Amino acid sequence: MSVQERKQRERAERERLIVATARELAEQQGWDAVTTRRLAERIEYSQPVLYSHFRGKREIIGAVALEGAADMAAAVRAAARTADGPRARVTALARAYLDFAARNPAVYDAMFQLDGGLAFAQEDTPEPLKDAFAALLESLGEVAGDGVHPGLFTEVFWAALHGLATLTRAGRLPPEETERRTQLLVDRLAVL
Amino acid sequence: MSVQERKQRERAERERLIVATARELAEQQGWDAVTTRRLAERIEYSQPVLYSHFRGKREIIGAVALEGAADMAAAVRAAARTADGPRARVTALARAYLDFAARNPAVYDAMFQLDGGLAFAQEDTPEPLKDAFAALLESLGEVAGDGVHPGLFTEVFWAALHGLATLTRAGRLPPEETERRTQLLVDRLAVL
DNA sequence: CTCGCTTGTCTAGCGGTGCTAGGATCGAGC
DNA sequence: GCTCGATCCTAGCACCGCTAGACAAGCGAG
Repeated sequence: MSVQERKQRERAERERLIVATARELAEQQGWDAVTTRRLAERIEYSQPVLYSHFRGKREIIGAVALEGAADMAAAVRAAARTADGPRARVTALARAYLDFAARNPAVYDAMFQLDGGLAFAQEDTPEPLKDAFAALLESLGEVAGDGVHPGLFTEVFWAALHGLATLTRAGRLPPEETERRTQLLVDRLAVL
Repeated sequence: MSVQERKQRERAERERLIVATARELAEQQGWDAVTTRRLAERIEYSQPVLYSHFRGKREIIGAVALEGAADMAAAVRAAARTADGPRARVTALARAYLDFAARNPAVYDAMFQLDGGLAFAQEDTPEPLKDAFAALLESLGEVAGDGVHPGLFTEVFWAALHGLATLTRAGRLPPEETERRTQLLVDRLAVL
């Protein structure tokens, strides 16, 4: 059995390599540059090898998105942990979210902009996505206000953050004012 | 001169045909289906004709986006006009915005999701885009609240709407609750 | 230790993409 | 009626995602 185990380990290792390389390449040169040929060359295997791990390019994007969701959940929780009180927590969360999107644009695209073939807000939603939402809910739920469903409030707050993140990164909103916009959002939406 | 004028007219007419066909095709089958070959076939010309009007596919997307921006500005203004009082106006505006995004997904993508090579929030931003933002500002500026810059407030409100629109359409948010989310957003963000 | 077979990988290629060079055609102006 | 320039199309380039089929490596059985 040891031989098979080793092979399985190597296979899993190579799969991680593919995802990490795709993420790196996308972050360096944008997702347009992530072609199956270039990706195969970087991992020093031929193209068809990719298809023995993933059904297609879409699934590779999906894998990067899941990895990114886990990272984002961790970043948001870490930020919330360092803050005292609901208001500071929400502010820290918002900053962490926007910061993550700004620093990892390709990963953020994989999560929300591109088609990674992932299901959302459904039963078969992958665990990392549900957990990322849960990370938001933990801090945002406590400022939803009376009579407002915490989940619904989190959705709205999240949507606002998502809008700010994408519009800023697309050059639709000048980035200098990000902090003021964040403050306004927290001041108005959160019930403190 | 009459001959040249006729030719110019026909050329302009054909350009409109290209943009309208691209929009129609995108709305029917998604932007992935809008290839230069299919587009050329639909307008009953050969591919290179497209390139005598536009620098490339990106510019065609940009043209659809500009057309969409004008439509959206009109839709938003029309909705705001029918409502009495600031609060009703803002609610109507929000509904009209989300409705436009839901009813014209391909156009909305051209405006905000895809790369149409358009500049935003800059001097050389095309007029229709500036005007669409102005249409939002007209109704939203009056509920910004004291001491809050109307432009900044509009940016935040717009970002929230954009987030709701994209996340909903991408299946990230269940569409049944759209109205409740809209209400929450208006209640909290607008100062009435 | 050798042989056969499974497993894994690669080469080569398909149909499609955006885009363009260069030749054919057509019609305006003399 | 002829010339010549504007206009358009045919053909093709390099690249894309994806896959069939040839080939080699390494395992287990005899």
